[in-house]
Amino acid sequence: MKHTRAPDVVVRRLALYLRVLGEVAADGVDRFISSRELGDRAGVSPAQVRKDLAFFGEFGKQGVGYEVRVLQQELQGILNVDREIRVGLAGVGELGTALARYLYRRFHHDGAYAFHLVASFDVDPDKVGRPVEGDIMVYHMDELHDVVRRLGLEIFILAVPAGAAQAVADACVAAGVRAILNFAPVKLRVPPGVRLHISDVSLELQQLAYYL
Amino acid sequence: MKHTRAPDVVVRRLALYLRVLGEVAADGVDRFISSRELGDRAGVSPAQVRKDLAFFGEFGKQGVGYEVRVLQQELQGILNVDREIRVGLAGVGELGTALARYLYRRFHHDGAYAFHLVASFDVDPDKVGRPVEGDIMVYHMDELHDVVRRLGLEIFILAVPAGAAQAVADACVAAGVRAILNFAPVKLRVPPGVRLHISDVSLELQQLAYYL
DNA sequence: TAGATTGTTAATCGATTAACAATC
DNA sequence: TAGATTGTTAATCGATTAACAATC
Repeated sequence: MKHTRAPDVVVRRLALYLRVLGEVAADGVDRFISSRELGDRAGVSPAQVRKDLAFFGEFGKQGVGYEVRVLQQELQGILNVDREIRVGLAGVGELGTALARYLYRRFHHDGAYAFHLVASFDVDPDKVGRPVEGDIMVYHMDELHDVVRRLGLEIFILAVPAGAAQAVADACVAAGVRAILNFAPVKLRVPPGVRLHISDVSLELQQLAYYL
Repeated sequence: MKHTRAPDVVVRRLALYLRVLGEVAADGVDRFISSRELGDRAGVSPAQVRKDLAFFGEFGKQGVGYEVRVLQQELQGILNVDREIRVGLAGVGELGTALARYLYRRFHHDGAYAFHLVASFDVDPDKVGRPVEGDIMVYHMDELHDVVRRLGLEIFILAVPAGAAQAVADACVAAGVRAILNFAPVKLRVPPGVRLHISDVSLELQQLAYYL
């Protein structure tokens, strides 16, 4: 399907393009979009758009552009988001709860597609056994391995305290999780083959401070 | 002070180095760290570490490495985080509240240095006028311009609904804010000179899905 | 001194931009 | 057809890695 693995920057922009296409498609009317317009809306050059897409195939018509719906579906296929992806959440603190509610509201009505948060985990006995939101049950962290296997969780979101993050990540990896989004302010180590993204407010603020 | 503006990737890694140095310094004992150890801990090559630092000056001793405390202070100076930086938060929903509490707990006891969340903003009359956490008051969004000026807010965190984000960003920019961290799932437009970072869970999940 | 590690230059690698023939 | 825009190649730009003299 993919010949070579695409560079990370390309994958990031693909997700951006997909968002733009969603906005354009929401305007109604099937229509075409040029690499110029797509680029303008996504904040990249037209050449960059064409180059990125060319990495995966030919999706446009010369002189016309790209059919919005078609390109949308192609990109969804490439990014693997044309199916249900089951997501787990570790850490049902304030941030974890906020994330759970956000994800639930954003994706749960999208039917069989995209991201479904289906389980969350914590060590607090007061939280375990009751739903964090909707039908998203909170399991004890000890059950992580079993639940990952039983429910087929593929991506994990980590919203646990910094001190616990590495242990939880290790447990996820041991259970077969291959992608982790880490909100804890620590550098985690994962084996090759496991994809780790970070979302770290303090790190972002420090970077921003440089430009003041 | 800075000759040329450093590339974004370098700035990102600088923040990473700073975190590592903090961890090492917390171990106690003043000591030296080599580009190899710093690199290992930060997940980059030793050559990269030296190249990044060389961008700003000479901070090491041949045959020995870098004095942890010294390098820490140098990097804090370079990143501008050796002073109080006043942060505003727009949007006191679930995510906003979680972020406010996190920032308050993480930084408020750090005295005069680093990031201080000093004001938050919302349009909900039930939220306006009462603190979101500690002494962080919630102001009405209409007061944003005045409060930014009065309290000297430099960085803004946006945790408002997608539909409101661009208007709030515009208001921040008009008030003189020069750095924004956006949590809303929309592409924002800001004028040159204003630095915009995004933290977007859906976008991250879509990228992660590619690697499944 | 001997060993280690920096700062820096040169070589490599990869990503972005420019340009244009192909073609809808 | 004439105009527009793609897909792709070549040129440019920038970032990473390798290597090593300088030196603590």
